[in-house]
Amino acid sequence: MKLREFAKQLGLSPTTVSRALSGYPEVSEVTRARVAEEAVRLGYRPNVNAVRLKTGRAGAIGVVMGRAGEFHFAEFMAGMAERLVAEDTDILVIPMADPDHNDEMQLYRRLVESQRVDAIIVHSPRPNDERIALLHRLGMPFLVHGRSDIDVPHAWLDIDNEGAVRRATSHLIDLGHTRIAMINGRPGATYALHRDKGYRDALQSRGVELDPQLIASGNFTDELGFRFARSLLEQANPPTAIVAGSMMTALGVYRAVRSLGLQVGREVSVIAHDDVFPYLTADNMAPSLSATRSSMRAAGTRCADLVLQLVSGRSPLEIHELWPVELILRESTAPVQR
Amino acid sequence: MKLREFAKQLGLSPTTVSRALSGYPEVSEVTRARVAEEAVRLGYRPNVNAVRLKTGRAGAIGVVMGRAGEFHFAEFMAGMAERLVAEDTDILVIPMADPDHNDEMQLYRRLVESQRVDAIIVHSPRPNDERIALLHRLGMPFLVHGRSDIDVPHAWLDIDNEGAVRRATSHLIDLGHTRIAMINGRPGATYALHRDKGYRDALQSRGVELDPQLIASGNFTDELGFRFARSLLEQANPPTAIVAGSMMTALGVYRAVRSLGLQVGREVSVIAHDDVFPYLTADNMAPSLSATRSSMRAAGTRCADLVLQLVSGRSPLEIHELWPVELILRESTAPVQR
DNA sequence: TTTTCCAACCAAATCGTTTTCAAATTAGAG
DNA sequence: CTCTAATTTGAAAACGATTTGGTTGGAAAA
Repeated sequence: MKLREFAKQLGLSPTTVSRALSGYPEVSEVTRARVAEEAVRLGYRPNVNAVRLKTGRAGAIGVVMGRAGEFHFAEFMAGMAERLVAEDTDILVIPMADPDHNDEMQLYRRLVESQRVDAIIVHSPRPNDERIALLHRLGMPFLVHGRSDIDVPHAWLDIDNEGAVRRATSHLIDLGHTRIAMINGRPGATYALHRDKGYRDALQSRGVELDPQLIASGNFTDELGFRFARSLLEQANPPTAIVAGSMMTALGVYRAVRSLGLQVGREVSVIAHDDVFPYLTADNMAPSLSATRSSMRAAGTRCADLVLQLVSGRSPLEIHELWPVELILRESTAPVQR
Repeated sequence: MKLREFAKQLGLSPTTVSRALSGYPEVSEVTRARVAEEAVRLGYRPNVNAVRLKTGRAGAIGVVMGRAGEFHFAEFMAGMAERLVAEDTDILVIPMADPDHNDEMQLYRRLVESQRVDAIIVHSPRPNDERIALLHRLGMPFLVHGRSDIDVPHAWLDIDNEGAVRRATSHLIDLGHTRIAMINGRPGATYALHRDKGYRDALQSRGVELDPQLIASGNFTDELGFRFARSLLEQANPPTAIVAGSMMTALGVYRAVRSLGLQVGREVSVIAHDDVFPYLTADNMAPSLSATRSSMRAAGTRCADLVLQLVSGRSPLEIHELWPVELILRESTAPVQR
């Protein structure tokens, strides 16, 4: 059913019908009600592509998906979807064609040129992130999930990684730990730097000496959790506590601890960061895992919200959200044994 | 840069330029080459929305995302993306607004009407799946990831769940196990039925008696793995082997076994299904997990491929792929102890 | 009564392509 | 050299909406 026919059925002009449906003021309330009602009854829905062509809006938000197939991703998207389903806005998933760096810039450039999205969400930014500079230069609205120091105005939403790790580390120090290891995410991303800072600050402010040997970083996989934890624990002067970057890392850490005949929550305390997954919860690990927690899904929902505001004209400069992270203590943390 | 300007710059008509770029035959090779080259140089790219309006093609494949935020999802999508990035085809993620059933039909109906996608991928079908009937009725091309018995022609790609579980179960019987438990996925989906059938067939053909008490089903979460395994193992006559539905379930099972002071690969053998995740591998579990394996990512890539064929006119009747599943034996399976 | 204003509606132009149909050019045949 | 056929090219009409710049009729103001 096209606008033309539909309008004819109602004995109105396309103009009026269009206006009635898009909520313009110059149409009487009684007509508007009739149009709305009949639209449902006769099943008229404007053709998306025509609307998009005419208005220049793409009706979609772009999300670039890294090659690694991060498990956070589905949760974040589910959150976004929750919000966007109400608007008539789609989520466009753009795969990173190649890990090659130059190629990534190319990808963003083409995405912008193709006019398939109204805005883009940038994940895991670096302190000086070219993508941000590029998108700003190209005039494409975008929201950064994470933070960047780059000298370009941009909207962002981030969780307080620094504070989270500082609290986690401090708490371990409170429990008497002084040999505290830290398994961080891929170096380069801002969040990894923030976590590192939180860790170092906590140690320093409490007068605990930093041992660079106790710091490791890499992908958030169970394998790396295992490898790092194991090699750390096999050192001459092993850590008595470990701060881990993710749930998967924590799984690996647990395994490493057990494999050495030790127990989590006794010889080794563990705190990890929990993005809140429906299929793997900190509470259910054995022993239950103390964690810094922040819902990835909620972040997705809020990002969607903010990006919509951005699209409808709100200034990026006004959009900065730093979410606090809660620290939830469970069985995996205990006073240091002597 | 619009087609109009671009054509003018070249001293050609829009018609010719359009034809040159879309590979129509009625344009000389020399002009085509020139057009292609200049398009790159001057940075001309056809406006997607105009193309879509005119051609009626949406240039996107729809994927409906369940509420549960399944962790398979990201891998499947990553696989799809890998293939789709080459075509100019997008992935549209449509969230399930409500778990309400009637609502799901409505969602598909609206998606079709909105003409935002050229095809849809349907996940986890049931034996008699209304969605399939609906999409067929509406004339929307679609590919089923999984299988359905419904009496409507449809394209599908599935893995051999039945065979996988049969082999897993048979192997456990070979090892002398007779009390073999089975943790299945959500009841209702065809794959769950197939797995159930594989399980029963294996038992029956080897003359092992079936104990309904040893069968459980539910979501693929670590929590359910734990609960089920724990309650099974606490029974009077506990199983000596467990077939688990997913990696997350397996994690829960491992935990349950340990929590009872038993060992996986000794008192209890475990086989699970592994969709191959970059962040959690069967090989790295402790003890390493014997698994039936099939790459979710590869399935995504192939589904994208097939759906493209579907869109370009290939008959759904020709598109049926059943992927074999490999059984990989590791430390979690061992001869029964007596 | 005449004028002004406003609310409610409409005709037609427009968005940027693709594609139909027709025209122009070139090549080949006689 | 002409005539026909084959090859290239173009002009203009879609695609289905939005939106600009009206028109209309009636109420309020003069």
